Amino acid sequence: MPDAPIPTPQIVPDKPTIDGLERTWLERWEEESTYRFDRDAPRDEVYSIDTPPPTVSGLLHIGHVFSFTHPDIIARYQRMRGKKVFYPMGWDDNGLPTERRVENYFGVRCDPSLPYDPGFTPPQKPGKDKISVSRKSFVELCHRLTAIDEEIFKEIFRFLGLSIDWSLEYTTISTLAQAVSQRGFVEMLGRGEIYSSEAPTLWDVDFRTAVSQAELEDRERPANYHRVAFAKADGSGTIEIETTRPEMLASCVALVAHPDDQRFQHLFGTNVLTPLFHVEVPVVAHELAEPEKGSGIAMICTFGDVTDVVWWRELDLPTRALIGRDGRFLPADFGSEGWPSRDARAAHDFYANLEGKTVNQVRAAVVEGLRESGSLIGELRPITHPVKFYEKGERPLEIVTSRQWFVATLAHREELLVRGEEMHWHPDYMRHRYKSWVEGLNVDWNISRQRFFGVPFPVWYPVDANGVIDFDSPIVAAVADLPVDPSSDVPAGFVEDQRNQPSGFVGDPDVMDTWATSSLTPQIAGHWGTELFGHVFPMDLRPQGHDIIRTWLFSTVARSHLQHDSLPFTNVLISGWVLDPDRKKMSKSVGNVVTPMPLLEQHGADAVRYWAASGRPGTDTAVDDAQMKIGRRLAIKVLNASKFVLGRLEGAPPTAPSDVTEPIDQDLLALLGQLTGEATVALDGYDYARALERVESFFWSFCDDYVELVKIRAYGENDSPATRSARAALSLALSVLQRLLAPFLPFVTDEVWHWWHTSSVHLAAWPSVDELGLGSVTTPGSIYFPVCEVLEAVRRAKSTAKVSQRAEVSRCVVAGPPAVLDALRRAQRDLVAAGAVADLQLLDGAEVAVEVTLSQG
RNA sequence: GGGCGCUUAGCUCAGUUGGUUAGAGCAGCUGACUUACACUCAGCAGGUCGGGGGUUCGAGUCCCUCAGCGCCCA
Repeated sequence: MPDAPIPTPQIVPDKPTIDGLERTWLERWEEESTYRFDRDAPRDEVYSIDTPPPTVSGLLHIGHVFSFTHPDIIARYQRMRGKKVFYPMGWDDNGLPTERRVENYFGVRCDPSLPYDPGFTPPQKPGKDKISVSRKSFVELCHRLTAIDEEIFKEIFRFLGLSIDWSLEYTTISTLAQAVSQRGFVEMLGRGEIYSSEAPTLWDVDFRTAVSQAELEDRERPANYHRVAFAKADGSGTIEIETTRPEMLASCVALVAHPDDQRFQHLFGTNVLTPLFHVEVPVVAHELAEPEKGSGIAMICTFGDVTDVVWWRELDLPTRALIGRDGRFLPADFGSEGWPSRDARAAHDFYANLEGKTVNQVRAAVVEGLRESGSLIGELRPITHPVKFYEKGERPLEIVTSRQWFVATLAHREELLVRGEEMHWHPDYMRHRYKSWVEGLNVDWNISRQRFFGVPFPVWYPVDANGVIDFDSPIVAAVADLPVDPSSDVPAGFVEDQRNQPSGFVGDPDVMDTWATSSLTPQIAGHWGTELFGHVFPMDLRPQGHDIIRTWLFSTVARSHLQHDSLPFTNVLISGWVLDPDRKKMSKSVGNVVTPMPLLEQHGADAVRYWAASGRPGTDTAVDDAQMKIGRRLAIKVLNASKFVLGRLEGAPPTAPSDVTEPIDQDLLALLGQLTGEATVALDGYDYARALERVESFFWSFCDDYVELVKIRAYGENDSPATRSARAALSLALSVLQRLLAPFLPFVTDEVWHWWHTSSVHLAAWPSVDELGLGSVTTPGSIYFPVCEVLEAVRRAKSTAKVSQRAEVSRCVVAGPPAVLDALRRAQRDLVAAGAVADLQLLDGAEVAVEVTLSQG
């Protein structure tokens, strides 16, 4: 066991303060490259983190500070354990949120049909009407704004003290990210894991883009049941159905009821006529029809909702889709091929009023028409029902048929469930979220977005001599050429003049879903294709919120499974939500979003980190000023206790672990060894909150009890063995406690650490039991706890008598079993000194009892 | 409809495989200028562990059931 000299203090300031520590240490860490990753380290010495790239939206909220603190604690811990920590930062700048922000910020709208104007500058202030700009100008504005936002975000994350290696910064729209995303696409396409298809797709008419299953959310919305009579085709009467979407009537292709529903048995296989349009449609049976819903029989339209799509596919029904990409009704020619009608003229005349109108306008017109024709039965019946929305959208989704790229996730569902089982989840129960999501997948992952600021598909399509695009024979870019932009780059074997020409080519106009890019963060951050990748992949840790388990986590697991036949990371650390101080969910629209900078400035970064660290993995946590104040108090205590312990040691002879000879000093160190073990186990299990709680509680006892007990012995003028023992124990204990607290309070701990060390506490070794020089220590606490118990009794007596804690105790009689008395005897000198006890008497007794007599006057 | 989590002091939360009298912090109250710290220190008070039932020598902890809150999936 090493008995190296314990470092002695260099300079301990007279009046230390925690204010302003952030600036000092951020600069030092930057200068000294404290958190620089060692690229030469072999994989087993590396701890790698797949940091969530925040969506850059101009507004960083307290939730970011909260959830980013958690992996930082782990990163700092692992670094002290000797790991080379790969801790990058990325910015998710591509995608819809950025586009929307750019539209509002500059008052522009992208119109890809416009030519590029190199001289375009946006107005100082956004005008009332949005200015249409070319795709290239729009993308330039996106880059311009995200660059600004990224600096703001970076400033806050740095101030928070995240131990990120900023030289590893990346963005999801960078050339590298585009090359990686496109390579992933090309290779998946080559393996048949990606396909394109013309299919009914959930569509947001405001954003003019397709959205995927992962981006859906159900919202309860009021609606009305309209009871509509369909005439039987044989003229034998009518059938009444109920629908909430009468505007879809022209797209009706069948009526449907449950196969077991006795009310409709006789109708299955017969035909009916749609009102107003006089289209003959069959009555069919399907399990998904709900007998209790409405009248029990519904109309199937192409496409009113996702169930319509299932019916249409499974029952092989015709397509009469009428809603366009802008949400308005498309032209339809009743009487022509695919648009049969028994009275084409009437249908045509009625539909002429609907063409080009919005859903709501059409609904009103159809209802009016139904009422006039007598097909609307009774009054409207108001209901509330769940409607599918794009999570960022404001209008219900429509279903539009269009060509999209899909990742074949459904075919790999079982393997992906196994991957979920292989991962270590913190907390463990969060694995259910992933499992139920994967089990509930019902469509493949649509990765096409009809947007602009994203990674383009590295694909062109040939155009035949008649000008028809051949989508089934895509021309795929070579991996060596990536990244490419098919809207400006030309495929091999063609020239630019052939773009959009017969016998030429067209570029794929779409961009990838933002998750199609960010599902590759391990590959982007780890520079897939270079040597670095082998040193960091698969990552050790993925920290993230539970809200994006079905998106980011799922898609990353899927990509890694398909591309590398591997998990992308071994541990998942899930952060909870941050709630507002009233424990309500924060949202922009409610206006209760808390911004972090004022809190960081008011309480200090360590204090805010303390609050974040007290939120256990997966647990929702309210913004809590009080908790931050406690953190601030703790940081100040670290400063003051360090000043006290170290300040008096300036100039004193150095000590070593072997100097700790007094039993109570040895016992304190034994307890500290136990604490170190607990903190280590907790942090290995990602339970940072537990580690903090234990260390904090021990630290306060150290200050209030141990330091009080030994201060007279430690700071006496002599250099006796007892004094040396106390000094050595105080130093060792302080050293261990500073390091145990370092991952949580990086600023104050590095400040106090430098009072007696030359390099950063964050590069110091995590404490170990070995360094404490414990010989054959008995049961930890066997001396310390009884001594504290008697000291507490003495304090209680003084407090009850309302006298100063310095007041003298003339006599203190302790009864107790021999082991306790022996423990007290071995620490008698400290106990008597700390309690100002004139006469301590120890008597045999079955139970511990303390009797305190205070001196008079 | 299926699943997950939560319910412990006025408030925020610990409580590890069942094991003395259920803990902490904050707030409250009573005190102490105690030469590291008043952003301090000492002490006090405060709980039928959501309700009911069961297993056990023993249940905050395990099982069943009910209720409320939050979330996920359909």
